[in-house]
Amino acid sequence: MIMKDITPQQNKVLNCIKVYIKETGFPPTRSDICKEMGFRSPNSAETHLRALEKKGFISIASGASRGILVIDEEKGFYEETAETDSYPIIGLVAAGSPTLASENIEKQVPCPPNFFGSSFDYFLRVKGLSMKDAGIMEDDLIAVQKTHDVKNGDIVVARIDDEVTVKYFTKPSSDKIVLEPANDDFSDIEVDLRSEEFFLEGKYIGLIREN
Amino acid sequence: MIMKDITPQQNKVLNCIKVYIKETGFPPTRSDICKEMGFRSPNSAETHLRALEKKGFISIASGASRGILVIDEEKGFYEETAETDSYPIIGLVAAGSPTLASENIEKQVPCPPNFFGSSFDYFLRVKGLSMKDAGIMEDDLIAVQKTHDVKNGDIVVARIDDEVTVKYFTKPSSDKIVLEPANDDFSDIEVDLRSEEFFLEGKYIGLIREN
DNA sequence: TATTATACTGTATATATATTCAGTATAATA
DNA sequence: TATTATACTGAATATATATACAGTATAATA
Repeated sequence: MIMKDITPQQNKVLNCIKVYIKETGFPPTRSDICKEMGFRSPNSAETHLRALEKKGFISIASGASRGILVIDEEKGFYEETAETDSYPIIGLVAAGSPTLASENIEKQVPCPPNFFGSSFDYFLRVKGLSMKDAGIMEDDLIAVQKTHDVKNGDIVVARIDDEVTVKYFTKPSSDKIVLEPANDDFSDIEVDLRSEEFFLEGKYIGLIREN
Repeated sequence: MIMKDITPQQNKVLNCIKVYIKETGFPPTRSDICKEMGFRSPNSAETHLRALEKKGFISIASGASRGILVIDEEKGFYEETAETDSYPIIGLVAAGSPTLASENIEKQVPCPPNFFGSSFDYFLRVKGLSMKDAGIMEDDLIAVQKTHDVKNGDIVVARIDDEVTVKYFTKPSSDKIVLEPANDDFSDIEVDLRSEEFFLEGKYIGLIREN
């Protein structure tokens, strides 16, 4: 769905409508919007509503009072239709693959599928501080997407032989991969694809920290 | 909550209201209910509404058109069973309080209420790198719980005069508060409560990073 | 340069809507 | 038996509300 750019002021009005609905259970009148926004003329609200309608953010039922319907593409506000999926948390053990086998699953957590913009497949609990300077701390949960489509500079989950790590990815040549930590106390890992087994488990999509 | 027994006809009206809201996004008028139920007089709808209000199934906003709020605590009809709530993202502006006023709300995101173990009230988008060594990076979303119950060492959201910051909290004496950054490039902020205005916006509960 | 989008104030009005009043009728309580 | 709750029709009305019309002003675009 392509939506034209919303202006900051129109966004304020849209949020004001959403807040009003959440608080009262029904949409605001033009006059209500004026009160919330500080407008003096109902036409100020009216023109904003028409602009929001034109851009596809709301629809307006003609003639009906409070006939504002917020078109909520993915991120619902009052509409709690946001489906949560359940994602496994996998412990990043020092040795061994982060497989989805049940014995490795710490627990399942509910999370909206599009929580991080991109889709993802599981959470990995981080051990160690090798990515400290990238803001990835011990026990953080990183959302991992199982993919081989990675670019230089991406943070990836990789497995060398039986060791699993989270590092910056660079591939300087066809038979060499460099995994860089984000911490001066750690050294780069250089993988020679001719002699070592390298497996790309996935790509870092997002992060969650529970305090 | 003790609800008096609803009659079959009142239940029909209640369901008709719920269906109307689900289909249109806003509550029906008395006249709309008449159309749906086949009544010929708006007073038929009115008396049913008053009965439903008396029994605690709905509340009616006086004077407002379509001012019907369905009181549905447990399993609503149109309300999904989803355990996701919607939380506002508030921009951490350099100056000004992170209030929940609609104009400061960047957008709303669905998130399970117990996502971080403790409950929280909103997300704050972090500006700057003053908490870098605590793994809090620019543009991270920190989940904030509005509370004044903080301990030394907690990460808090504080406001001094009109400046909002995220820092480690320590209170060495009754009239002094020290806010420590987690970054050597920044200095401690010492607040003299006798001369400066200090406001504790809340407590850091968790973190989300969208990549 | 003319045009369009944005962002408002201010006034006016047809009508959408809540709400009251006056009835009718049945069934269930006290 | 009198009273109350339920379940309606029908008419009347004050007002809540959408919406059009007439302006002003600024910035972006063609």
